Amino acid sequence: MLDDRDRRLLAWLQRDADMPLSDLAERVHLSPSACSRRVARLKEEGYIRRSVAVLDRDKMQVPTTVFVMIKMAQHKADWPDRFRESLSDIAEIVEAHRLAGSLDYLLKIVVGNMAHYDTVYKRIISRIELLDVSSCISMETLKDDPALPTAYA
Amino acid sequence: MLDDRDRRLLAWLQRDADMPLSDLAERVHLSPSACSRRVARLKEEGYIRRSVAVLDRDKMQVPTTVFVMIKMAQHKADWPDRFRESLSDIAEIVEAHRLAGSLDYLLKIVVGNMAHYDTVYKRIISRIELLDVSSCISMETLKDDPALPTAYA
DNA sequence: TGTGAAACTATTCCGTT
DNA sequence: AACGGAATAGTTTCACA
Repeated sequence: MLDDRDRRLLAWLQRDADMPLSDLAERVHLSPSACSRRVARLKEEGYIRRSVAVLDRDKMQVPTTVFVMIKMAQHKADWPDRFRESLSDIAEIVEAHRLAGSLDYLLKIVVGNMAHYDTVYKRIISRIELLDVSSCISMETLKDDPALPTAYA
Repeated sequence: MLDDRDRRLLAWLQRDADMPLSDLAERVHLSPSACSRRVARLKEEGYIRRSVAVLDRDKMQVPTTVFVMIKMAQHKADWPDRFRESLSDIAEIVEAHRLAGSLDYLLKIVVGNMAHYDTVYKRIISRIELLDVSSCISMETLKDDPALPTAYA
């Protein structure tokens, strides 16, 4: 399905999607026209979903990451829906995962400071009955690269 | 520093950085040239760091997310360096955070399946002495949007 | 800032391997 | 089936109002 060139293209595009096609072509030893066709095909076939701008966390004044682990109190049957709703309403929640094992959720939240986090926290707990919430504050981000492994990076 | 238009521009570019400037300009009620100048300024001033292609996790055959919580056994003084080294060596580790409180780390790992995860796990523990490692497998990703809150989305 | 022209970049076509 | 080169189409940037 994907050959070496495709993988190398994808690896580059994950690092820099703004690169001129001529540069990209050079890096994979292809002509610009052939390169254009391949990228179009990778989009068409769904390997490339979209391109997004990566903003600076400090500049945007949301330098702080908090991970929240949640245990649900499943009293009412409608909580999964209300939970999903909260996720889309609250912009500070950038990731939400349902974990294996017990009915646990892990959220990744992006905020400006702890006061900001507190407002988000209150918004979450006001909407759903939670059994247990523990917050883990990130003191230092050692790595944060959205690039997926391509095996030919 | 940032006005409403800048924020709206950034919100759009976080969703779709491929959009032609003419479209982007329309959405914020600006001419293409003025829009071009603003985007250039936002890059220059460091608000926009780069643009990246977002790939499909299933198509790329890395559908599984695992979170790993680590407690260090700090016997040797060089472990922080070796730990950092491992992070850059192992492409499957997409995020690594040092958490507040005890000396704990949280990793986000992206793999094809559990056998793949096991190889990554072994690579990590072979390099550094860890006191405790607990893995949380994501069963379902409810939300995963790299967009930061801009307050004017 | 907006308009329009110029420069640049990307895509499509076509002949070739 | 996929490539490279040339022609075309589209996008961005610049000069100027």
